[in-house]
Amino acid sequence: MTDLSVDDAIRLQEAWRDRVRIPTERLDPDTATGVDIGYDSASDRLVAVAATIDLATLTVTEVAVAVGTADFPYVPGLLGFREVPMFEIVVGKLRDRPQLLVCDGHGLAHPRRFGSACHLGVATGIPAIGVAKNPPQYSVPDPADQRGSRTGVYDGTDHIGYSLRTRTSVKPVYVSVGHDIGLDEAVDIVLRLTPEYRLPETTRQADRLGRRLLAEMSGDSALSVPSERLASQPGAISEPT
DNA sequence: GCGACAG
DNA sequence: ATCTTGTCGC
Repeated sequence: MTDLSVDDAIRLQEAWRDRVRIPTERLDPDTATGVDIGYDSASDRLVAVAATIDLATLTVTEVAVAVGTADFPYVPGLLGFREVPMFEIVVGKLRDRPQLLVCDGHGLAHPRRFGSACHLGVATGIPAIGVAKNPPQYSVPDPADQRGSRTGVYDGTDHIGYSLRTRTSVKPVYVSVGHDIGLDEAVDIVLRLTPEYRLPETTRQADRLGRRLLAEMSGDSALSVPSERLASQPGAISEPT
Protein backbone atom coordinates (compact mmCIF):
# COMPACT_ATOMS: atom_id res chain seq x y z
CA MET A 1 0.00 0.00 0.00
CA THR A 2 1.00 3.60 0.38
CA ASP A 3 1.58 5.86 3.31
CA LEU A 4 -0.31 8.59 1.48
CA SER A 5 -3.67 9.33 3.09
CA VAL A 6 -6.74 10.47 1.19
CA ASP A 7 -6.53 13.87 2.85
CA ASP A 8 -2.90 14.26 1.85
CA ALA A 9 -3.70 13.20 -1.72
CA ILE A 10 -6.39 15.87 -1.92
CA ARG A 11 -3.96 18.47 -0.59
CA LEU A 12 -1.45 17.44 -3.24
CA GLN A 13 -4.03 17.87 -5.99
CA GLU A 14 -4.82 21.34 -4.73
CA ALA A 15 -1.12 22.16 -4.72
CA TRP A 16 -0.41 20.69 -8.13
CA ARG A 17 -3.40 22.11 -9.94
CA ASP A 18 -1.57 25.40 -10.42
CA ARG A 19 1.11 23.64 -12.44
CA VAL A 20 -1.33 22.91 -15.26
CA ARG A 21 -0.58 25.13 -18.23
CA ILE A 22 -2.86 25.92 -21.14
CA PRO A 23 -1.02 27.46 -24.10
CA THR A 24 -2.72 29.53 -26.74
CA GLU A 25 -0.53 28.17 -29.52
CA ARG A 26 -1.37 24.91 -31.19
CA LEU A 27 0.61 21.79 -30.52
CA ASP A 28 -0.02 20.14 -33.90
CA PRO A 29 1.42 16.77 -32.91
CA ASP A 30 2.30 14.06 -35.42
CA THR A 31 1.53 11.29 -32.96
CA ALA A 32 -0.58 10.66 -29.88
CA THR A 33 0.22 8.15 -27.17
CA GLY A 34 -2.55 6.37 -25.33
CA VAL A 35 -2.01 4.95 -21.85
CA ASP A 36 -4.21 2.42 -20.14
CA ILE A 37 -4.13 -0.02 -17.25
CA GLY A 38 -5.66 -3.46 -17.08
CA TYR A 39 -6.35 -5.03 -13.72
CA ASP A 40 -6.05 -8.72 -13.02
CA SER A 41 -9.07 -10.04 -11.20
CA ALA A 42 -8.07 -12.18 -8.22
CA SER A 43 -4.69 -10.54 -7.69
CA ASP A 44 -3.29 -7.07 -7.23
CA ARG A 45 -1.32 -7.32 -10.42
CA LEU A 46 -1.86 -4.82 -13.18
CA VAL A 47 -0.53 -4.17 -16.64
CA ALA A 48 0.16 -0.68 -17.91
CA VAL A 49 0.42 -0.06 -21.63
CA ALA A 50 1.49 2.91 -23.71
CA ALA A 51 0.64 2.85 -27.42
CA THR A 52 1.78 5.53 -29.82
CA ILE A 53 -0.39 6.18 -32.85
CA ASP A 54 0.58 8.05 -36.00
CA LEU A 55 -2.14 10.66 -36.45
CA ALA A 56 -1.85 10.64 -40.22
CA THR A 57 -2.26 6.90 -40.70
CA LEU A 58 -3.80 5.96 -37.35
CA THR A 59 -1.40 3.05 -37.12
CA VAL A 60 0.58 1.96 -34.08
CA THR A 61 4.22 3.05 -34.25
CA GLU A 62 5.41 1.91 -30.84
CA VAL A 63 4.19 0.19 -27.69
CA ALA A 64 5.57 -0.29 -24.19
CA VAL A 65 4.39 -2.46 -21.33
CA ALA A 66 4.95 -2.51 -17.58
CA VAL A 67 3.68 -4.99 -15.02
CA GLY A 68 3.21 -3.85 -11.47
CA THR A 69 1.07 -3.67 -8.38
CA ALA A 70 -1.58 -1.20 -7.30
CA ASP A 71 -0.37 0.60 -4.22
CA PHE A 72 -3.17 3.12 -3.91
CA PRO A 73 -6.86 2.15 -3.84
CA TYR A 74 -9.43 3.37 -6.29
CA VAL A 75 -10.99 6.42 -4.73
CA PRO A 76 -13.29 8.56 -6.89
CA GLY A 77 -11.48 11.81 -7.54
CA LEU A 78 -8.06 10.34 -6.79
CA LEU A 79 -7.58 8.04 -9.77
CA GLY A 80 -4.30 9.70 -10.67
CA PHE A 81 -2.63 8.44 -7.50
CA ARG A 82 -3.51 4.89 -8.50
CA GLU A 83 -2.56 4.96 -12.17
CA VAL A 84 -0.07 7.72 -12.91
CA PRO A 85 2.94 6.07 -11.20
CA MET A 86 2.65 3.12 -13.61
CA PHE A 87 2.07 5.45 -16.54
CA GLU A 88 5.32 7.24 -15.78
CA ILE A 89 7.12 3.90 -15.94
CA VAL A 90 5.64 2.72 -19.26
CA VAL A 91 6.06 6.11 -20.88
CA GLY A 92 9.68 6.02 -19.78
CA LYS A 93 10.12 2.74 -21.63
CA LEU A 94 9.17 4.26 -24.96
CA ARG A 95 12.09 5.03 -27.21
CA ASP A 96 10.37 8.14 -28.52
CA ARG A 97 9.11 10.64 -25.98
CA PRO A 98 5.35 11.15 -26.58
CA GLN A 99 4.22 14.42 -28.11
CA LEU A 100 0.78 14.10 -26.57
CA LEU A 101 -0.64 11.69 -24.02
CA VAL A 102 -4.25 10.53 -24.23
CA CYS A 103 -5.53 9.44 -20.85
CA ASP A 104 -8.57 7.39 -19.85
CA GLY A 105 -10.43 9.62 -17.45
CA HIS A 106 -10.89 13.33 -16.84
CA GLY A 107 -8.51 16.25 -16.92
CA LEU A 108 -9.80 19.61 -15.74
CA ALA A 109 -13.35 18.26 -15.63
CA HIS A 110 -12.71 17.11 -12.09
CA PRO A 111 -14.06 18.26 -8.72
CA ARG A 112 -10.72 19.89 -7.85
CA ARG A 113 -9.80 20.61 -11.45
CA PHE A 114 -6.99 18.07 -11.35
CA GLY A 115 -8.10 14.77 -12.84
CA SER A 116 -5.74 11.95 -13.79
CA ALA A 117 -4.97 13.52 -17.17
CA CYS A 118 -3.70 16.67 -15.42
CA HIS A 119 -1.81 14.53 -12.94
CA LEU A 120 -0.20 12.60 -15.80
CA GLY A 121 0.69 15.73 -17.73
CA VAL A 122 2.18 17.54 -14.77
CA ALA A 123 4.09 14.46 -13.63
CA THR A 124 5.66 13.83 -17.04
CA GLY A 125 5.83 17.37 -18.35
CA ILE A 126 4.21 16.11 -21.54
CA PRO A 127 1.03 17.60 -23.03
CA ALA A 128 -2.00 15.50 -22.10
CA ILE A 129 -5.72 15.29 -22.67
CA GLY A 130 -8.39 13.35 -20.82
CA VAL A 131 -11.06 11.32 -22.58
CA ALA A 132 -13.49 9.73 -20.14
CA LYS A 133 -16.23 7.22 -20.89
CA ASN A 134 -18.42 8.48 -18.09
CA PRO A 135 -19.59 12.02 -17.28
CA PRO A 136 -17.76 14.22 -14.78
CA GLN A 137 -19.36 15.48 -11.59
CA TYR A 138 -20.82 18.48 -13.33
CA SER A 139 -24.20 18.49 -15.04
CA VAL A 140 -23.82 18.18 -18.80
CA PRO A 141 -26.63 18.04 -21.35
CA ASP A 142 -26.19 15.41 -24.04
CA PRO A 143 -25.03 16.69 -27.42
CA ALA A 144 -27.05 16.21 -30.63
CA ASP A 145 -26.95 12.74 -32.18
CA GLN A 146 -24.52 13.47 -34.98
CA ARG A 147 -20.85 12.67 -34.68
CA GLY A 148 -18.96 15.87 -33.93
CA SER A 149 -21.77 17.43 -31.89
CA ARG A 150 -20.70 18.68 -28.49
CA THR A 151 -21.97 20.43 -25.38
CA GLY A 152 -19.78 22.29 -22.94
CA VAL A 153 -18.91 21.26 -19.40
CA TYR A 154 -18.79 24.27 -17.10
CA ASP A 155 -17.55 24.96 -13.63
CA GLY A 156 -19.45 28.18 -13.08
CA THR A 157 -18.37 30.32 -16.01
CA ASP A 158 -15.20 28.35 -16.67
CA HIS A 159 -15.39 26.16 -19.73
CA ILE A 160 -13.55 23.04 -18.63
CA GLY A 161 -14.55 20.37 -21.10
CA TYR A 162 -16.92 18.92 -23.65
CA SER A 163 -19.32 16.07 -23.92
CA LEU A 164 -18.43 14.97 -27.44
CA ARG A 165 -20.28 12.65 -29.79
CA THR A 166 -17.60 10.64 -31.58
CA ARG A 167 -20.10 8.30 -33.26
CA THR A 168 -23.58 9.18 -34.41
CA SER A 169 -26.26 7.94 -32.01
CA VAL A 170 -23.71 6.45 -29.66
CA LYS A 171 -23.06 7.56 -26.09
CA PRO A 172 -20.68 10.54 -26.01
CA VAL A 173 -17.21 10.73 -24.44
CA TYR A 174 -16.02 13.51 -22.14
CA VAL A 175 -13.00 15.49 -23.27
CA SER A 176 -11.01 17.87 -21.11
CA VAL A 177 -7.54 19.35 -21.00
CA GLY A 178 -4.90 17.56 -19.00
CA HIS A 179 -1.87 19.75 -19.53
CA ASP A 180 -0.13 21.96 -22.07
CA ILE A 181 -2.79 21.97 -24.78
CA GLY A 182 -5.96 23.89 -25.55
CA LEU A 183 -9.46 22.44 -25.28
CA ASP A 184 -10.36 23.06 -28.92
CA GLU A 185 -7.29 21.27 -30.18
CA ALA A 186 -7.98 18.44 -27.75
CA VAL A 187 -11.40 17.98 -29.34
CA ASP A 188 -9.93 18.13 -32.85
CA ILE A 189 -7.47 15.40 -32.02
CA VAL A 190 -10.07 13.18 -30.38
CA LEU A 191 -12.19 13.43 -33.51
CA ARG A 192 -9.20 12.51 -35.62
CA LEU A 193 -8.63 9.48 -33.42
CA THR A 194 -12.25 8.33 -33.68
CA PRO A 195 -13.15 7.98 -37.37
CA GLU A 196 -14.79 4.64 -36.69
CA TYR A 197 -15.04 3.83 -33.01
CA ARG A 198 -16.41 5.64 -30.00
CA LEU A 199 -13.11 5.59 -28.12
CA PRO A 200 -9.83 7.03 -29.42
CA GLU A 201 -7.63 4.62 -31.33
CA THR A 202 -4.92 5.31 -28.76
CA THR A 203 -6.84 3.94 -25.82
CA ARG A 204 -8.36 1.16 -27.91
CA GLN A 205 -4.94 -0.14 -28.86
CA ALA A 206 -3.51 0.24 -25.36
CA ASP A 207 -6.54 -1.49 -23.87
CA ARG A 208 -6.44 -4.31 -26.39
CA LEU A 209 -2.80 -5.12 -25.76
CA GLY A 210 -3.31 -4.92 -22.01
CA ARG A 211 -6.11 -7.48 -22.02
CA ARG A 212 -4.17 -9.81 -24.25
CA LEU A 213 -1.20 -9.75 -21.90
CA LEU A 214 -3.37 -10.22 -18.82
CA ALA A 215 -4.97 -13.24 -20.45
CA GLU A 216 -1.56 -14.73 -21.20
CA MET A 217 -0.39 -14.11 -17.65
CA SER A 218 -3.24 -15.60 -15.64
CA GLY A 219 -5.32 -17.25 -18.28
CA ASP A 220 -5.18 -20.80 -19.56
CA SER A 221 -2.06 -20.27 -21.63
CA ALA A 222 0.86 -22.69 -21.51
CA LEU A 223 3.02 -20.07 -19.81
CA SER A 224 1.05 -19.82 -16.59
CA VAL A 225 0.91 -22.00 -13.51
CA PRO A 226 -2.15 -24.29 -13.61
CA SER A 227 -4.91 -22.57 -11.64
CA GLU A 228 -6.04 -25.77 -9.92
CA ARG A 229 -2.58 -26.22 -8.41
CA LEU A 230 -2.48 -22.64 -7.21
CA ALA A 231 -5.90 -23.00 -5.66
CA SER A 232 -4.88 -26.17 -3.86
CA GLN A 233 -1.79 -24.62 -2.29
CA PRO A 234 -2.57 -23.81 1.34
CA GLY A 235 -2.34 -20.08 1.81
CA ALA A 236 -2.01 -19.39 -1.90
CA ILE A 237 -5.03 -17.16 -1.96
CA SER A 238 -4.55 -15.43 1.36
CA GLU A 239 -2.83 -12.08 1.62
CA PRO A 240 0.66 -11.99 3.13
CA THR A 241 0.99 -9.89 6.26
C1' DG B 1 -28.07 10.43 7.58
C1' DC B 2 -28.28 8.60 2.48
C1' DG B 3 -26.67 8.19 -2.18
C1' DA B 4 -23.12 9.41 -5.94
C1' DC B 5 -18.65 8.80 -7.29
C1' DA B 6 -13.45 8.82 -13.80
C1' DG B 7 -10.91 3.66 -13.69
C1' DA C 1 -11.64 -1.86 -13.65
C1' DT C 2 -14.03 -6.74 -14.21
C1' DC C 3 -17.67 -10.84 -14.84
C1' DT C 4 -19.85 -12.09 -20.41
C1' DT C 5 -23.88 -14.37 -25.37
C1' DG C 6 -27.10 -13.21 -27.54
C1' DT C 7 -29.82 -9.89 -29.25
C1' DC C 8 -32.58 -5.57 -30.55
C1' DG C 9 -32.10 -1.98 -33.89
C1' DC C 10 -30.48 0.74 -37.99
